[in-house]
Amino acid sequence: MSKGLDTKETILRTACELSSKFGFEALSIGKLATKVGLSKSGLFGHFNSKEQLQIDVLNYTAENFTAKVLRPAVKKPRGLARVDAIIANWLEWSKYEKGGCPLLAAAIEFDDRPGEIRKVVRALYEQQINFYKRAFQIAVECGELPKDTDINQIVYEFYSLLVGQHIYTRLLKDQSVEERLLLAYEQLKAKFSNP
Amino acid sequence: MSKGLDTKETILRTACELSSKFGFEALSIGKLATKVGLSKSGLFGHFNSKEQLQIDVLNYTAENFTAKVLRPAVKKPRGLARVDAIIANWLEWSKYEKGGCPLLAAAIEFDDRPGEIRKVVRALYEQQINFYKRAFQIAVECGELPKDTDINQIVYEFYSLLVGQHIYTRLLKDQSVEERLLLAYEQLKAKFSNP
DNA sequence: CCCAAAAACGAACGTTCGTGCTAAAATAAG
DNA sequence: CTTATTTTAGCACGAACGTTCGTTTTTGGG
Repeated sequence: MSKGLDTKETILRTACELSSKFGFEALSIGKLATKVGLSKSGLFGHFNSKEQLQIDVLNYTAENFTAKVLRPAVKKPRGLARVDAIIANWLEWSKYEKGGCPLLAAAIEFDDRPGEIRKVVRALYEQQINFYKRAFQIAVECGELPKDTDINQIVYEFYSLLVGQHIYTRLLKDQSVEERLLLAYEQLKAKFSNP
Repeated sequence: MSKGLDTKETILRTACELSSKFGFEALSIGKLATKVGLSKSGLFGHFNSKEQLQIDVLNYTAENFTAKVLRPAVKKPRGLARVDAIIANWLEWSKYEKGGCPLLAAAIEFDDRPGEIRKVVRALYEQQINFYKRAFQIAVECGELPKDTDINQIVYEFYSLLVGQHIYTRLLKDQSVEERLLLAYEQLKAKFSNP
């Protein structure tokens, strides 16, 4: 019973590395099996379908993201300090991740293809956005943001800065955008504090 | 001579539709040939390699984007009016495009894979960013933005808003983000006008 | 230690992939 | 109308794909 879960863990970890590096779509059972050191059929037995493997990889990715970026922020005191922590964790995560974010890749690849995968990606994304919404809502409740703050607006702008930084860094190899994100985030807070 | 270019045009147009809908990676010669009404080898003869087809598709996509979003903006008077036009054209383009942006998909999929495709994607992206930089620079020269405006900063924030809106709309089917983009853009201009 | 259950294997399945040929058809030029 | 040149089709290839199968190895509880 335990051996199976261990190898499944190894498979998913490796799958995340591979799909980070070569894209979510490029993940194939054969390549993955070789990398893990299993036979194709041996690996296949853990999922019984390619789609299930993909879904598991997405959930594993999201769990990893939550554990490294979102959850640690909750340990900070209520208010904007938590959002600050999200930014800091995001930059740390974005830095030491080898490849791009598989969740973002899947989001863009599957955004128009109906199916189970799209539903999973969408749910995970809404979960992430909702986390940001709650974080800003708490800041409002703490009195660090005005009571009439447009949460949807600030979260849209907040998330845009994050994903923008991600693309800039990944594709254009522009490292200075980290400071630009921090500057823009400070000004974002200021803008919503004094509307 | 002319027949060949005509069918090549048809092939590329169809390829853009397909890769918009099913992802840039999912574009295969077989599927494309069936859709166009050619044989695999007949279509293949136009490109002589999959990579060349992909490159041609990317350039065709970028050309289409430039023609619909960027170039029309140049017809507007110099200054922020042009940036306003870019936003308007972007929203129009983003609305009536069936699928997501193949260039963005390719950017995220290939951001860590060396090769010719990555170089093309990167070049096209830098071209796009540079267009935005020039547009804002002109606004500075017109006196509509302060002389010491940090062009890189404003372009980063500007582009982030665009790509954020794209993802919100595509994946979360959140149409209201169009107004959020417009609001954020107005405030972006105000912020950089009165620093 | 034994034995049932779990896990991994190796081989093969039918498809599809990208890529070569050669031959036929369609087109353009003289 | 003929001829030279594109353009397309047909066929085949080796490889990789996801999947199924039956068999073998490994594992963990009694």
